[in-house]
Amino acid sequence: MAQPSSTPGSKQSTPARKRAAPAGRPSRDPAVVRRRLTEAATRRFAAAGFEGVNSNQIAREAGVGVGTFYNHFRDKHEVHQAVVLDTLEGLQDAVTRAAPDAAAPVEQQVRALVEGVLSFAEGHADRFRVAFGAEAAPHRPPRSARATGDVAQPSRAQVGYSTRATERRLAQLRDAGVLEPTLDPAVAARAFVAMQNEVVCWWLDDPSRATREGVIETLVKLHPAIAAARK
Amino acid sequence: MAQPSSTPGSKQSTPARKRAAPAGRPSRDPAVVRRRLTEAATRRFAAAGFEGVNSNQIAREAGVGVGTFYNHFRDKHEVHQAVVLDTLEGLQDAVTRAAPDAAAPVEQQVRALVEGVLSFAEGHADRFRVAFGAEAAPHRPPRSARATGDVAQPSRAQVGYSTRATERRLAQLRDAGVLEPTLDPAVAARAFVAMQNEVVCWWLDDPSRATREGVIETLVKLHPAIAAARK
Amino acid sequence: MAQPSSTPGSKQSTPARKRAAPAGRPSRDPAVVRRRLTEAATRRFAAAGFEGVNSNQIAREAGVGVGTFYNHFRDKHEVHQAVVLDTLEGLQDAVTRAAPDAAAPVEQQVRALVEGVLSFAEGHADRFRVAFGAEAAPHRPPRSARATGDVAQPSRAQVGYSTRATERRLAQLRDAGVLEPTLDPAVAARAFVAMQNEVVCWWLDDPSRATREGVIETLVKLHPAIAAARK
Amino acid sequence: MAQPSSTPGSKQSTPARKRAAPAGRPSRDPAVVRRRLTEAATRRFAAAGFEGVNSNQIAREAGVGVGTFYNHFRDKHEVHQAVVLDTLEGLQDAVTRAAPDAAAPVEQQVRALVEGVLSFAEGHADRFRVAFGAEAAPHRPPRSARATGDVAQPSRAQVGYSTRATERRLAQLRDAGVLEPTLDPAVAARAFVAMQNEVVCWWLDDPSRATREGVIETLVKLHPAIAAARK
DNA sequence: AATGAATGAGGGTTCATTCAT
DNA sequence: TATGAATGAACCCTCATTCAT
Repeated sequence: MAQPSSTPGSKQSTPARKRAAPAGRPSRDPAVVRRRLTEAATRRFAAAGFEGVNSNQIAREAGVGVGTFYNHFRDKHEVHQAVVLDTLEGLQDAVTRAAPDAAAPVEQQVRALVEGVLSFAEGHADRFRVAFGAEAAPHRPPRSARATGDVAQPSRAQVGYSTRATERRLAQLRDAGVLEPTLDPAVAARAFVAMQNEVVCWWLDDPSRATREGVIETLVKLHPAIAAARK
Repeated sequence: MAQPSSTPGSKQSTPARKRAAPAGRPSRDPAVVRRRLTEAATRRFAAAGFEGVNSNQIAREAGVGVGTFYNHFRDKHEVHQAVVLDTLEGLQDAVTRAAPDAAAPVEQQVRALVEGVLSFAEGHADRFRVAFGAEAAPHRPPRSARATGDVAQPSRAQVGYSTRATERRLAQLRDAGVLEPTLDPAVAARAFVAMQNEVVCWWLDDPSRATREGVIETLVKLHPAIAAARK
Repeated sequence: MAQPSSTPGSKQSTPARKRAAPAGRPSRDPAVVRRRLTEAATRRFAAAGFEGVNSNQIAREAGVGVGTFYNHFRDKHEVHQAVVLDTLEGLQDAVTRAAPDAAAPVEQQVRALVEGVLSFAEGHADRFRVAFGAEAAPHRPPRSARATGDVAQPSRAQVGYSTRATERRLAQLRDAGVLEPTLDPAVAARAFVAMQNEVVCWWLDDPSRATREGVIETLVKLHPAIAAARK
Repeated sequence: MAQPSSTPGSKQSTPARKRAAPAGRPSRDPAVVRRRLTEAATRRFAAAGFEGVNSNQIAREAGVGVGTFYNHFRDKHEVHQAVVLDTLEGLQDAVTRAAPDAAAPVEQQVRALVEGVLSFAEGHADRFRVAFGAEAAPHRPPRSARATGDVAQPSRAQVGYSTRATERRLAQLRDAGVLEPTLDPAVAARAFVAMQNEVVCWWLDDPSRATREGVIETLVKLHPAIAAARK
């Protein structure tokens, strides 16, 4: 939600019938306020991590009162979840859109994937950091929520999910005899997702660390489907 | 899960002249107390993450008073640092000892490295988790320390350190024409360290997820020196 | 705990070995601090009711920091419980001590009981108010505690308990044919306890409302064992 | 549990000219909205006590917006007052209607009174609980109101009011030489009202605790006019 | 050196009430 | 008049750290 541009005419086009806020701040449109909160949270979480941020800061950064924050999210965990979920979804879309013909050579598919992820990350650096950065650690939900057990799985689990697809694809390739049979798809998938997330976050933090192409080429070369291809 | 006997003549060798107190508990030897604190901290950090633990818990788990904790460490960050540093050191030792002749074929060297890391992790699961697990996130030092800027760099930087050696080795190999020239050593090193840490932590959490050999084989195959070897 | 004198040489006699606090405030003796907190809480609860008081106020009134309050009690409910329980216990003692020979005529026993309760209430007005006043309403325990269900029964239940003895005694008397058979012991017991508590609290609030004797005489006359005695 | 039909021509008779809105919900009639709010508040207060309920809940339960709540009542205390006052009034009516000829024997009058109160309570359990239950505690008016002193007396005072009549009647009887002269009418009145309220609430909470007749018989026997009648 | 009670800033969350629509 | 989003003071409680013993 933080970085605009990429997704074209999204929500900011408050339909004429909604009376664009009178140029001033308080915007009566709940969706707008919620977006402002999510964006503020994204920025703060990206900068300071879940524990390094408090609800007052988020509210202040969003330009609203604390109470308003709690009108939109049950608690701090919920915003975090929202950011992570949004990001996962956005990433999924980006990757899907970037995917070439399924019949294309494997390397081309892998490169498209990596390129897709990187592009998304460039356009949504903060969201990417929140979802996949070092701070995307499992958070202890508040005692109350913990008791009722109704908090969604923490971000790591979500990451695990995106691992699944990779794992399946690798298993197919291995079974098709294209990959080294000693490669464990589950391990390899986990490995790739971890390296990709880490490398991308690291590079975003200081893009002078490597060229964009270097990042892509290297990740492609290390992708199990390429790295462990049978010679 | 604390530090067993693998690292030989380390601290546990309480010099004979300072025999543990009669019944065993109150141990007057500062080094022993410190070790007990470090171990307690390791267990707690591994289980609950930096933010999920408080100094009283650590002290209680170590069987000493809170005050004693602060006699041995300036603050909570310091114990954490100590655990991380110890682990890095131990890991370095383990890897060094496991390394074969420098003239051995690359794959053998890589396998020895991976095997060395995995063995260390198995013997020091909690320490490994603290140093490399998801919770090993950068911690916000307390406001006071932040102001004076005199807290050591957070764990991530330490991880970066262990990346350095890998990076240099890869650069050599690439310059020697053994690796694909498009591979960026810095990126590749980062990628490998990330995948290795993540995979090992993930596997330690539930060893039924893969066989030991599967983990090793797969990491070896994905190591840049193997994966990006020129065909 | 508020009103001294009655219980003779109780806790305030800090044994010489404990080093009487250096005349100053901070008293290192936990029992003393806890007593100060309980007393402060008693005063505040008596004056403003459970919901009308906050932990900071209690701590301030006790002359300690908030943290100290929470070092001694898990939460606000716990102090309240402590006050109520202490009071019930004290009342029980007082009544027991005041009870005449079991062979004495019923009226004498009843009078001794009422007189005992009233004396206790006079000596411990605030505690009595907290335990039996209008504010002694069931309090919603904090969400966390509610989940784990480990909060003791709220004061009302405690009141119910003291009702039990009365009920048993009335049942005996009725079965012995001394009381009107249409009298329901459970109802009567409940009724008597309620009237006694209410009347005493009301009278304590403004002793000019009735003479001490008037209160006692009237309560005795209305006690089921007297009021419903068979003519 | 809200107010059913027992009290005849009261408010529910929305004048024909103001028919409830077509489908039934949004009702434009202020009196209807207010009634819905009062009823909702009654249910919530009865269930959770004054402090256990918040204005949003009342509004939601009434099916209106929070704003509407504040259009009808100055604040939360005002609805509570309204419920209590309504109840007192209704109870007064009920009792008056049930009262037999003033020349009837005292016991018959007392029984009619008790029976009247009990019947009213059965028909308006929630209102009775709100007005007389344990939760009917004095509420701390909001700071602002407290300063200006313009909030009506809390419920207890109201209860005191209904005590007045009893007190006068008892004084008459005593002066007429029918009652023991040592009985203090003020104390006795207070005692009776308290016991009656408590017993009725207790019985309503679980009617299996006693038979309806048992409750009535016992309360009658314990009424000062009977209990303290001169033999 | 060891102890553990004391401390209070800070954080998460609630809720009575307001006010623009 | 009805609405419900917005507000922020207030409250409960935690925990890193200190310090008297």
